Amino acid sequence: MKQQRLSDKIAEKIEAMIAEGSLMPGEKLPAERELAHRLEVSRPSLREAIQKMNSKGLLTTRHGGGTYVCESLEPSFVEPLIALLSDMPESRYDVLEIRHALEGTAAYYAALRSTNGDKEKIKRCFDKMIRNHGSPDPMDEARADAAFHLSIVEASHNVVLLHVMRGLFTLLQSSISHNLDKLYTLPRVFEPLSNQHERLMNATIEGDAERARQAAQEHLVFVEESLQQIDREEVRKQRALRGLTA
Amino acid sequence: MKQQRLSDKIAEKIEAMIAEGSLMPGEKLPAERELAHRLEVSRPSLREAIQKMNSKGLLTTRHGGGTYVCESLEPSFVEPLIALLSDMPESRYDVLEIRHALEGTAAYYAALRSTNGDKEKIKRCFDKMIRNHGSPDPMDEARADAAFHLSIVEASHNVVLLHVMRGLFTLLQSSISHNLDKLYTLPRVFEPLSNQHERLMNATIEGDAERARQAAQEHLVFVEESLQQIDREEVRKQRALRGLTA
DNA sequence: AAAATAAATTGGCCTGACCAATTAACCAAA
DNA sequence: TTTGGTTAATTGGTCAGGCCAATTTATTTT
Repeated sequence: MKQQRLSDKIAEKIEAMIAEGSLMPGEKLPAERELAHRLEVSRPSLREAIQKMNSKGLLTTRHGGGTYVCESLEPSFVEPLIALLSDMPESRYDVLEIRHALEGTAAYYAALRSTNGDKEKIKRCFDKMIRNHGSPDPMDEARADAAFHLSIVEASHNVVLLHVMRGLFTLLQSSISHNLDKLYTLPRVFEPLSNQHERLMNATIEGDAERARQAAQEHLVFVEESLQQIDREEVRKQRALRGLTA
Repeated sequence: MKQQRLSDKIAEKIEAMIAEGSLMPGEKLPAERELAHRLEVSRPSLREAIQKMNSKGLLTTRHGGGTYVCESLEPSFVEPLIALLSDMPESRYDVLEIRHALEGTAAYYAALRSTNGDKEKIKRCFDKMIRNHGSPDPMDEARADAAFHLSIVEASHNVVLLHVMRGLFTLLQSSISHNLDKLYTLPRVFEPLSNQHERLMNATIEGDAERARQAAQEHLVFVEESLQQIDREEVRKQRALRGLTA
């Protein structure tokens, strides 16, 4: 299996130089024209290679300034599609629409099918979520939240559903950037959130399928509305700031 | 902070087309020269963009053959499941549970958000499904069925949902073996199925969200019951055969 | 009908040019 | 000398057009 493309071979060569240390992080690469001449390739091919490494996060380029080896090179590998979707902020609401549809059913079947072991796990996840509240890293809280919901999905004993939901939570967490954190920090949001979680858990554990579905759906409606409200406030802030400089 | 590079803007544009579904996985992109002309950019810039997405794993390019959207983008939500599903056929019912939850909402939002273009596509898919009935290869019918349902999901303009559902359908089709085909061949099943499809389509096109959701859910209930019945009959046949030989 | 061949399509690569942002050099004013 | 601004050189960004090589499609031959 060869990569016959020249731009790939060039990229490999440069990567090798970085790896072996002849190109230190932060160091400036030779100018495109010179480097192309030195590697005995054309500038377009060199550029293709540079752009590739650029998108991989290995190089940064400033127009007129030069190309540099990235200081921090830690490739966080995610699936291409996930990466793609997490770029579009509105996909968070798409995910919520899906969760609204799925978690209701998940809770419903969890109430009907969960074993004692399932129920204990749900409780453990709930407690951990409570404990993690106020953690310095909001990601901790998001993770605990996801784990709680997934424990219910797991209790529904639908393996396909479990995998789908896992994928959705990965998607959510990879697009955390867009003030999903505020959901956990604002007290006026956290309080009802916590109550909803508890109602969901209780209905599930008690085996009341309809109430469980109801609780899950109400929870997600609340999350969506809160998120929209937070977003609106954010926009208003931004506009106010722009107003000062304009 | 914007990425001013043209190749990045091009890449974003193509990525958006993939995400929103106007570029299906496996589909072929226009030739570089033509695409460059259509996007009003030079070929080198287009190439830089393509190479970038190439390295991200979104596109694959064959010298002289063309550039294609990566096939492997579909299953990313269900990737680990394909092997699993063929082992335990009963997880087909798991998929149906999920579809029951999801397609109702999909139809609901499709009724609310679909454009005229969407509606025409839905009609085309419906007609094709009718035409394909009785085709020698039952797979054709399954594919047309999937395409119809996906056209509605697409019209819901929820990109995440679209990709999830695509994954589920690939999952289903990869396990066709287990008399999913009978669903299309038995006349007593096909007739109501076809009527349900038509009702679903009409409600969606007319923008009646609640009726659309209802139609989708009734459809899936029927599919699930039919499948269970077919399975039961199958078991009885097997038992009868064993009875003869035992 | 099948296989070999020719033609059109399509990606891969190159040269050379011009524009735009950045940087460095330089010179004039304080 | 220092400061500030102007100019020139450097460097990335984009384009145009051309040629080659692999692939696909159409055509011809067997």
